[in-house]
Amino acid sequence: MALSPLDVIRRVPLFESLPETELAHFAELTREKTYPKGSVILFENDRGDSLFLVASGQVKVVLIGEDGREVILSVLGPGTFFGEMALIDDSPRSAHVIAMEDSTLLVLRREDFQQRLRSSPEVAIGLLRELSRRLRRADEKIGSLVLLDVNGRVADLLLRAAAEEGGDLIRRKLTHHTIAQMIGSSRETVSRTMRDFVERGFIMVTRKDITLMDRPALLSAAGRS
Amino acid sequence: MALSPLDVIRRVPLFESLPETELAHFAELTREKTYPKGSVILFENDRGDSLFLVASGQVKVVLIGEDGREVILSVLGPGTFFGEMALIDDSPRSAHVIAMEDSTLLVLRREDFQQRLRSSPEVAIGLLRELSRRLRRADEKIGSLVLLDVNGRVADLLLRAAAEEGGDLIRRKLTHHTIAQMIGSSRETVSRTMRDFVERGFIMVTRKDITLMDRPALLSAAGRS
DNA sequence: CTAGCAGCGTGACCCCTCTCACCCCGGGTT
DNA sequence: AACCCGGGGTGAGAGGGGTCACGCTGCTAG
Repeated sequence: MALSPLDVIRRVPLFESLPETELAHFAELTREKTYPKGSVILFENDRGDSLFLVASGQVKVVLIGEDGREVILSVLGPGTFFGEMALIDDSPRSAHVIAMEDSTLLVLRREDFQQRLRSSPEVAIGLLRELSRRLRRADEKIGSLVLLDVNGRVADLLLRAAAEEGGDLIRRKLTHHTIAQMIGSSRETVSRTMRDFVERGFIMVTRKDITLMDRPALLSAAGRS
Repeated sequence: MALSPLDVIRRVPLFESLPETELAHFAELTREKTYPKGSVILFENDRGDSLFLVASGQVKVVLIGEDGREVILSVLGPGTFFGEMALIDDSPRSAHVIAMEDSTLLVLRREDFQQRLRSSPEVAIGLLRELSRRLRRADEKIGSLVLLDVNGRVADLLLRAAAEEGGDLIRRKLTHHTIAQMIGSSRETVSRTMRDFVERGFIMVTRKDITLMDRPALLSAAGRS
């Protein structure tokens, strides 16, 4: 599993369009860091000046309320990146990032990245594409929080998770607690909802995965019938 | 009030860095359109291929649920733009845009804009900056929806609205109904909350504006004490 | 002037969910 | 074995806030 920095960079869609020599150059500028499960990679309000590429593992981007409750804004796996916003408009970091598993990241310094941004429009456009995608997601999430009840939000989440894996099967480990934090609900309510979905034959749950059995029903629950 | 297209373009922060000749060139490529209050400028799921600049008036970006309920994702005034996402990754439009007042917009065709994007990194970077800002906002909104109760969300909204106008005074017309749609609540609840804020001396409301009287109290209600 | 409409104020009711409190299970650990 | 701990299941109770139903006020338009 131990990929070289260059291999990791090759897998980042953002850099796809760059010639091999550029990639190698990039790999040089990179610093590798590992984070144990549960550790905080960066804090909200920090003045950060690096871009992080996920080489292995998984991290979550979270907001934490006064009372300690957590909202998961997104979960990022290998090949994705974060920390770009603070680079673009150099304001402080807008959320915490926490390792969900032991993870190794590549760290790129602001200047090295910004230079690339200025010199190659491909990278800038790739980044635009990605930010645009993330903004779309965020807007959809706002919509689901306001327009859907917990049932709908769970259905929505399941559909998206399955879509990401390109089928009806979700292998990705999703605990009820995690789901709750992603849709702004509580562990117990998610538990009851999932139970209900199983009873109604919408989904099938085993110890290690979830299978969507009745897409139409889920779609309708998620308000996109 | 009737500005020429060139004047309008000059006021768009996104194009600030461009030389005057470029701006003039841009103005040429632009088509002016007016929309009466309440009219729909673009529909969710449309395949759109234009970028819109707001010359005058005000528009809202909204999501509409199955039952017809509306969520306002953002309100855009003169000098701002929308429709860029569909250009960047050419997926269908992700929300409806509706004129809140009689508005006049400048429409720029995809090709003309994309060309500028590729040729001048300043524009690309400016756009990155703006998308980044919007993403940050969206994330904050998600946080407030999940972590705050209606009281907190109203307080949060008031603080932001005042901040945008750079003081403690909100002149911008904000009906309770509009506020409700912005924070995912109902007209009645917003009404009661505002009443409560007035009684507790947090704000002062007249027919045409709102004044923040007790920032600390509002900040604490909004969970950023 | 009178109608009509957009906004706001308020009470009553009720339901979705959150919270709290336990209990159970399976798989590592010592 | 005896524990511990992460994950999940469930009941009971309470409450925030949505919905319904009116009433009022102040514009803008005939």
